[in-house]
Amino acid sequence: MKHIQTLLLIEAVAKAGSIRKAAEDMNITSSALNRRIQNFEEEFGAPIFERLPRGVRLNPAGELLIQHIRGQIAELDRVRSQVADLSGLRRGHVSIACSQALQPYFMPAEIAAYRAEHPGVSFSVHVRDRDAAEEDLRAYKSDLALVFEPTHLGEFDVLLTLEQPVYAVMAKGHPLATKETLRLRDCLDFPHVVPPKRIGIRYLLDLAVANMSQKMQPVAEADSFEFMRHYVQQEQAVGFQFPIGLNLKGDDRLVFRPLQKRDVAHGNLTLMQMRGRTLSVASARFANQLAAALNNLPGELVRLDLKSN
Amino acid sequence: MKHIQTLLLIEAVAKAGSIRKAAEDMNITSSALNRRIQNFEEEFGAPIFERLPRGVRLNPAGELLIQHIRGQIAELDRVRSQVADLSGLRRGHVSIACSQALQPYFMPAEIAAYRAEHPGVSFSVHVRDRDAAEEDLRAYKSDLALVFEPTHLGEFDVLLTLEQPVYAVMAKGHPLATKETLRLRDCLDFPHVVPPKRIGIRYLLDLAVANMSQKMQPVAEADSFEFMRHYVQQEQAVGFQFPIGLNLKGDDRLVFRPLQKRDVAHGNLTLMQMRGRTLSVASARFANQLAAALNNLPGELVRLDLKSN
DNA sequence: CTTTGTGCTTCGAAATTTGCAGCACTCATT
DNA sequence: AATGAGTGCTGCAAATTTCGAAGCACAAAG
Repeated sequence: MKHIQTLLLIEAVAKAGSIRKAAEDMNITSSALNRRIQNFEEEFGAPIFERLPRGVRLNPAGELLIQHIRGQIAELDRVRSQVADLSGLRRGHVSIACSQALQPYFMPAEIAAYRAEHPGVSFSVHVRDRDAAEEDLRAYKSDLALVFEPTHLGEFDVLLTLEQPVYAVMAKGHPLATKETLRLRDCLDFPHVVPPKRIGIRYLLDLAVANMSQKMQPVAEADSFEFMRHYVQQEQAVGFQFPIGLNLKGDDRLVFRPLQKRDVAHGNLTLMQMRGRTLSVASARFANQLAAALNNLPGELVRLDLKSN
Repeated sequence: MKHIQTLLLIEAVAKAGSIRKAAEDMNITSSALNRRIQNFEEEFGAPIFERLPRGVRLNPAGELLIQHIRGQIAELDRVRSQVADLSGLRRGHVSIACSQALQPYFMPAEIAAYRAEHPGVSFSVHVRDRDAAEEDLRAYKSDLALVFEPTHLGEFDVLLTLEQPVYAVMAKGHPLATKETLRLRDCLDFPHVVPPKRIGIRYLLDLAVANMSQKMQPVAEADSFEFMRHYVQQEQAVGFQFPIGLNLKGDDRLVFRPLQKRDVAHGNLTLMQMRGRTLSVASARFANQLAAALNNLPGELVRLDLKSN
């Protein structure tokens, strides 16, 4: 789009931190870019960047503006999506940020199901921890976010919340595998591997341990659940994961046992969008499908909390 | 603003209904305008106008787009207002649509009070009946609307609602002036003058009369309250108005008596804005001032119903 | 003190936009 | 049927805007 070019350039400069770098990124000369910015500031009525010896940086007015720009670009996409939809094309693109646990089973199945009905719709999936996912929403980089234990709930529109208990993950034949449900202290008696602090499940574990005399002493801290899955088969270790990220019945090497709620609080899986934003047709429908799918998960594992839209 | 010029042109064409007319309005040639539109449709990916033998008209996609355009323009104004505000200038513009009753006393006083503190802020006041006021909000022609008995409440954000009884207006020495409060049937026994159906107060009167054996037989129907004020001094006629549009104590030619609520329902004076829209700094503050002022009107005449933001 | 990197300016060239005139068409009027 | 006024659209040359290459002044780093 032509009439938005200047806005895109401004965003590029803001990201690059320097007019010359941004000019290179956008394949134009620095002089042209420089003047476009100056002209824009003239028309806008106020400077957008503060000039530093080492480059430029957005000033407060610019921060306001860049937020507006991102919103407008996303909004234009939405309008085009609506137009495509009413011309019967059912095209579109959905960008979603989600927790790691959704990656192996849930998201692939949902996306495939959606694309079976709407082959013209494409997807971007970004695995993000809970803070990064919210940042993506704010910057209009993702349309939706589906994460455990979001940190700033109030700043977003919540489409659905769902509780999931924390499960212990261990190799078949592990001594703890004999019990139906486990206490956290039993797990901590064995070598355990946990994710880093920015991950939702670690947050819940930290909260739980804070009230115990026993302390957490992980033998490994890894942000990859794949690592954890394989590590617990090496020594008699215990890992942790939400059931939505596990193949509860079908795994022939691992066993999974829920931790009691009085020990470790359940995780809140939350589907969110930018506050007040109207999503594209494709995104809105996919969000509805996600909500329905989460709502129909096997009963004992989940409990529905809130639903809107 | 340069990067929005094409959008403004599109809006002009939509309003004019013809490219040539719009070109004249915008002081360019029709060929230039024609090609800008064609280029835009090319970039946008779909036609915006349907070509008729007599001109052009927005197609459904265009309707969607024009709504986006108006929103974008209003949004940009808001950002500029915010920027002006944080640079300490306290500039801005407030556009408000309101019922006739607000015109003589309330709005002038409120605007003057606001401008006393913020001389950099200018105002547009549009007197509109309740439907036209809502249309203004939808088309982003007004930031705020303050009207009696809005028709499609659900489509807007309601900032405040206030009840006002209907008053009978008559000349000093009128036979009915002896009573403190009046019944509607007493008024209808005299010649009466009422506003046309699109005005809120007429709507309330029609509702009231529907349940009575007595019928309304206006000697005059006029959309000007000024006319009504003067006419009731000519013969022993009765008019109707809300107290906010009357100088209750200070009028030396007219007297005003409230109608009982069981006869005529109270009018709902409602302050609204476009749903989900973030107003400019000036508009938001003025809205707050209006809400406070309405809240502090003399007690017996009004009753507060709802307040938010 | 040199080097590197920055924003900004100048000026001729390139690209885009504009205006004029005219075409093909439809509709209302004669 | 003829006419005229209205429409959207299109070549083409002129006007306007934008761009790119080079260079300047300045500040921080080496």
